[in-house]
Amino acid sequence: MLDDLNDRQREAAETIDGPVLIFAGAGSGKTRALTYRIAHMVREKGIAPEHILAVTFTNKAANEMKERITRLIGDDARRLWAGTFHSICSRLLRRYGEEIGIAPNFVIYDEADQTALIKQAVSIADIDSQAYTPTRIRWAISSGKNELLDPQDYARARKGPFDEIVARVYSRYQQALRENNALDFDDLLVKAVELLRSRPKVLAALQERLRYVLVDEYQDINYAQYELVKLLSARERNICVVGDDDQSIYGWRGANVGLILSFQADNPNTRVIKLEQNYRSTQKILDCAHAVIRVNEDRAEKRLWTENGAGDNLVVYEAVNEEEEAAYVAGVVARQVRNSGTRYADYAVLYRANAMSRNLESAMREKGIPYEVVGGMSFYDRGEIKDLAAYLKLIYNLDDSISLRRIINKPARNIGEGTVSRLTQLAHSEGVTLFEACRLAGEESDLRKAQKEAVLHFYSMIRRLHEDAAAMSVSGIVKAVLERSGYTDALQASGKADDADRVDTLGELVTDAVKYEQSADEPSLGGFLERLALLSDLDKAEDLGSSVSLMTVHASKGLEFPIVFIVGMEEGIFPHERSMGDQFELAEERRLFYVALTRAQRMVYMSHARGRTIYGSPHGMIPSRFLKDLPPESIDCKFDADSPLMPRMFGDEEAAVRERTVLAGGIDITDVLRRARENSAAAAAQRQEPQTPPAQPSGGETVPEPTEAGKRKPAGATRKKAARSPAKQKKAASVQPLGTGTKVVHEDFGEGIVVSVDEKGDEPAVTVAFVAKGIKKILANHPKLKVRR
DNA sequence: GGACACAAACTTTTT
DNA sequence: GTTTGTGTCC
Repeated sequence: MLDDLNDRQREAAETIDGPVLIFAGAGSGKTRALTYRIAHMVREKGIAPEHILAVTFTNKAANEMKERITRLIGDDARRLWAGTFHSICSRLLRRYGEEIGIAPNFVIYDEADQTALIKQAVSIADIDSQAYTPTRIRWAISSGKNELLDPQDYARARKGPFDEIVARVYSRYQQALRENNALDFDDLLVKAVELLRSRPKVLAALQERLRYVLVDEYQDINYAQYELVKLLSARERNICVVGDDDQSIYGWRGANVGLILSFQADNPNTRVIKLEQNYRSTQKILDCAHAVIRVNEDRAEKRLWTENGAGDNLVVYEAVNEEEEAAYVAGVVARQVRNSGTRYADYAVLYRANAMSRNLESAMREKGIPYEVVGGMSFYDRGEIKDLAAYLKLIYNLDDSISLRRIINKPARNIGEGTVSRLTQLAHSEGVTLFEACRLAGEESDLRKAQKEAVLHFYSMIRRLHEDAAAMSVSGIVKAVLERSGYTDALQASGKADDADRVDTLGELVTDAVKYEQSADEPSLGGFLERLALLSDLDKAEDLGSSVSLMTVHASKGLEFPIVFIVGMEEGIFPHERSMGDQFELAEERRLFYVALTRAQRMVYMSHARGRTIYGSPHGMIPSRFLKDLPPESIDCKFDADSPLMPRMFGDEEAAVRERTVLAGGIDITDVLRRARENSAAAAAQRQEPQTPPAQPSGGETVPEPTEAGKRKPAGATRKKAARSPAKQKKAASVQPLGTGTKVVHEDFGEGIVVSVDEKGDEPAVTVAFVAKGIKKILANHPKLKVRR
C-alpha cells in the first residue's frame, strides 16, 4: 500500500505511535502522506477509524482528506472524525455543553454580531466609542480568548488604559453572550477547553474514543487550540502534527509559530520527519522561494528540491499603474490561452488585499476572460443572506436579541429605532428577553397603537415559525421564513435590479438547504445554521473548472496552479504598510510571499506598479524589498517599452536605475530608460506645449528656480496653510517656487515632477509629469498643488 | 418612522 | 473608492 510513497513519506505514514512532528514543505505530497498514513493505520494496523481524530484548518481540507481516504479504504472512512477545530468544538459543545451551562441550541455569532453586541456593551458602560472603536475592542477580546484569558485574567494582565476599557467591555460582552445563548467563534474553542478541563468524565470519554490525534497545518495553531489538542491526546500520546513553519501566515489571528518549533521540546521522544522533495514546482521557482525565505531567522532549516527540471525564468513586470498592471495580467492570460494550449483554470492571480481584485476583474471582463473571485465578500456575507440567517437563528433560539434587532424591521414594518429602544427598556425592567418584551409591549405599554400592532404582529409571526419549525424540513423552514416575513415580496415590489438579484441569491440559499438535507446524516435547523456560520466561501469553491482564479495570497494556501501571477509587489502593499514597523510581522509578510511563490507549478509572473491609487488618491510606489532577494539569474525583468517612463519620485534616479538593473538580471537598461524618457518628454511637448524644451531629468543637482511670482511672495507660510486647508486657499494666491525638476504633489493626481514652466499667461502655469496619471498642465498656484518636502 | 443626501473615515490577511 | 454615520426633509 505504501509503495506509492517516497522514503520520507513512507516513514511519516508508518510512524503511528508516540509523538510525531512532520515538517512538510510546500508541494511535498503532505496530504498524500497523511491519507496513506490513516489508511495504513486502519488497514494494516487494524485501528478502528472511530479512534482517529484528524483536525484541519478548513472544511475543504477536511473533506478532501476524507475523500482521499475513502478512495483508499472505502466507506470505513466515514467513521473517522475529521473536521476543523471550530466544527469539532461546536459538536462537542452541542453534545456536552450543558455540563458547563451552555444550552444545546446556542447560536454562533459572526463578526458582525460580535461587533453589534460590543457596541451595546460599550454604550451601557458609557465608554467613549470614538476613541475605542468596537472593532478594536473586538480584536482585543479575541486575542485574549486565543490566549485563554477570561475577563478576570484579562483585567489582571492589563497593561494600559485601553486594556482597562477592554477588560470592562469583555466581561459585559460575555454576560451578553450568555443572555443571548450565543457563542462567538473564539468561544467555541475556549468553552471546549473549559469543558475538558473541568469535566474529567467528559475528557476521559473522549480520550477513550480518540486514541490517535492528527493535526494538520500545525504552524497556524493558537494557544487555545494547542491546549485542546494537548488535552485530547494526553492519555495515549499518539499525537502527530504536520506543518511548515515557513508557511505560518496567521500570526495576526493568534497563531503561534513557536508552538510548532517547540513541539519537540514539549514532547519527549518526538520523531521528526522532514518532507523536502517537492512534486509541484520547477527548480527555478523553488530557488526563488528559497532565496526569499532564507532571509528569515528562527526557522527550522530545510530546503526543497525537485526532480521536475529547471523550468523557465520567473518574470518581474514593471507596470505604470494598477490599471496597466491588470491589463498586462489579462493580456498574458489571453495570449497564452490562445497560443499555448493552456486553459483559464490553469491561472491564478494572487494579491495581498481583497480590495485589489477590482482592477483585475475589470481587466478580465474587458478581455472576455472568465474569472472567479475566491473568498472576499462571500456569498454568506451578503446582506440578504445574513438577514435570512438572522431569522433562522432567532427561530432556532428565541433569546438571540442581536438577530432579532437585525430583522425586526426587515422588511420595513414600522418598527423604528425609537420603538426598539423602548422594547429594550421594557426587557430590562421586566427582566425578560427582547423577544418576550415584544409580547409585553403589545399588551400594555406607552407605544402608539400602530407600533403596538406592528410589534405584536412580528412577535406572533416569529412565534408561529418557531413552533411550526419543529415539524418542518430545513428547506421548508427557509421557504416559510421568506414567505411569511414578507421579505421576498418586499424585494420583488421594489422593482430595483439589485433587489431582483437578491431574490436569486435567496433562492440559492434554498437550494443550499435542500442540498444540506440530502447530504447530512441528521439534518436539522441547528446543523444548517452551524454550516452557515462555519462554512466559508473558500470551502464552497470547487468548481473552478474553466475560469481564472482571483484571490488573496492567504486564500491560496494549500492550492496549486500551473501559472501564478502575484500582483502589487510594492512597498506598503506587499509587505503591507501596517506590518513594516515590526520585524515579526515583516517576517510573516515574507512567509506570505513564500506561500504565494510556492503555489506555482510552472511559472510565476510578479508585477509592481510605479503608481497606484490607494483609497481614492494616487501614490508613487517603490518595488517591494522582497523582489531584491530573488536570484537575478532566475528572473526576467520586463516592462512596456511604449509606456511613458516617468523619473522616479522617491530616492535618486541612479538608485532606481541600479535597482532596475539588478531586477533585469544584470543587464544594463540605463539606455532603455533614457530613451524612453526622451520619448515621453517629446510626447509631452507635442501634446501639451509645443514650444517647451524637453524635460530635464530629475537629477539630484537640479535646483528649483523660483518663478517670477514666487519671488514676489515668500511661499513658506502659504504652503503650510495650503497643506491644512487646500480648498480655502483658492483666493489666497499661494504662489509657489516651482521650477523644472521640482517634486510636487497634487491632491487629485498624486506625486509628480515639474517638466516645464510657462510664465506667459496671466498666471504662471507648469507642466507636471504625474507618476500615476501622466502629464498635465496646471496653474502654478493651484491650491491642490504643493511642493514635496 | 423612513428615505435620501452628504460628509467622514478608513481597509490586511479569516475559522 | 467604498462604506458608515449624520442630518434633513417628508
